[in-house]
Amino acid sequence: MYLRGVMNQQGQSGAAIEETLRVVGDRWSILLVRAGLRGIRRFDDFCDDLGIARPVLTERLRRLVKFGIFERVKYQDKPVRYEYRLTEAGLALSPALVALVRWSEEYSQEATSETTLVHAPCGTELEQAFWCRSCQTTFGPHAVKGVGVNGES
Amino acid sequence: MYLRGVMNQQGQSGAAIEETLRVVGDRWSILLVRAGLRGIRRFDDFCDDLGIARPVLTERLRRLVKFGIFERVKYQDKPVRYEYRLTEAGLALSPALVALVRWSEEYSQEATSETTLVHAPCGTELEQAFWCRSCQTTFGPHAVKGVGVNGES
DNA sequence: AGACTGAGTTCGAAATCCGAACTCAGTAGT
DNA sequence: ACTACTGAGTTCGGATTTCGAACTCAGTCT
Repeated sequence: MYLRGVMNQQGQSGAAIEETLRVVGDRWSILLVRAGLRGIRRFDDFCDDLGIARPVLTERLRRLVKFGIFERVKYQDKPVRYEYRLTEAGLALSPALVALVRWSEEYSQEATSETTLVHAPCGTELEQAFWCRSCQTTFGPHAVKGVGVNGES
Repeated sequence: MYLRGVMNQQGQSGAAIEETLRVVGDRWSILLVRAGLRGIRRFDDFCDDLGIARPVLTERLRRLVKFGIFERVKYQDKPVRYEYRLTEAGLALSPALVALVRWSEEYSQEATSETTLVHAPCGTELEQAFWCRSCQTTFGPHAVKGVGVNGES
C-alpha cells in the first residue's frame, strides 16, 4: 500500500481527471501531443503523420487550443498561415505520454519495438518512478499494486 | 535534450502506442482502470460510480478483457456471476493514470482538488520522475521539454 | 492563365454513444 | 405460490461523432 489516493468520484479529485479525460481522452489527442513533441506543427503534417481525418483534426486542435495544450500561432502573413505549438501545459503531458509508451512497449500485443526511451547522457533505458522528496527515495510503479483506497483488501 | 525517443510513426515504436490508444484511448477506459484500482469490480458498481451507459460499459469491459487489462472472474455459482479484476497489465497502467491525475491537478481549469497522491509512509506529496538506474539519478518531467526527435530546434 | 500550397469546410454514409426499458436466473420474504 | 429484488447483462431508437473524399479560398510560382 504505497499510494493513498486516486480518490473517488464526485467532488474530489475525480472531477479534475474526468474533465481532463474529456479533453485528451480520445484516440487522437495524445497522439497529437506526441506529434507536437516530435516537432510537428502544421495542419497538413499532423494530417499526414497521423492519418487523421481533416474535419476531426480541425475540431481536435480547436479543443486542445481551448484547453491550453496547443497554441495557434501565425507564422506567415502573405497568405495568412497558422501553426500549432505545444504550450507549457502541453509539454507537461509528456510524463503521461511516456508512461503510455512504456506500457505499450511492455504489454501491447503487437509491435516489438526497439528501445525508444533512454536517458540521453548515458544511453540507458529510462524508468519511470515515483519520487518522495522528503524521504529522498524512489519507489517503483510495481509498488502501486496494493492501491485500493476505500477499505479494500 | 534529455530524451531520445518517442519515435516517429509507422513501424517504429509508434505502432505500439497507437494500438494502445485504440484500446485505452477513450473517455472511459482510463476511468475504468482507476475504478479498478479503487477496488471496484462489479458491473453495476462501475456503472453507478462512473455514470457510464450500460451497453457502453459492456463493450468496454469486453475490450479491456480482450487486451488483458481486466479479467472476468466468476465469483459465485448459484446465480452465475462474474466480476472484473485488474490484471498485472492493468495495474501497470497506474503510472499513466497518476501522470494524468497530476496533470489534472496542475493544469485543469476547474476543480481545486486537495492533494490526493502522497507517499504513504511519510505523507508527502509524491512526484513522478524519470529514473536512470545506471546514473542513479532522477530527472524531472520538465527536462523533457527538449524532446523533439527528428532534427527539431 | 494554370498549377500548386496550406488550412481549413462541406457533404452524406457509417460507426458510436446515450438513457430507458427489458431479460433472465436465482434468492428472499410473506 | 406470489411478489419483490439482485446482478449482469441485452435491446431499442434517437442523438452525436467519425470517417474519406471533394471542395474552398487566398496567395504564390512559372
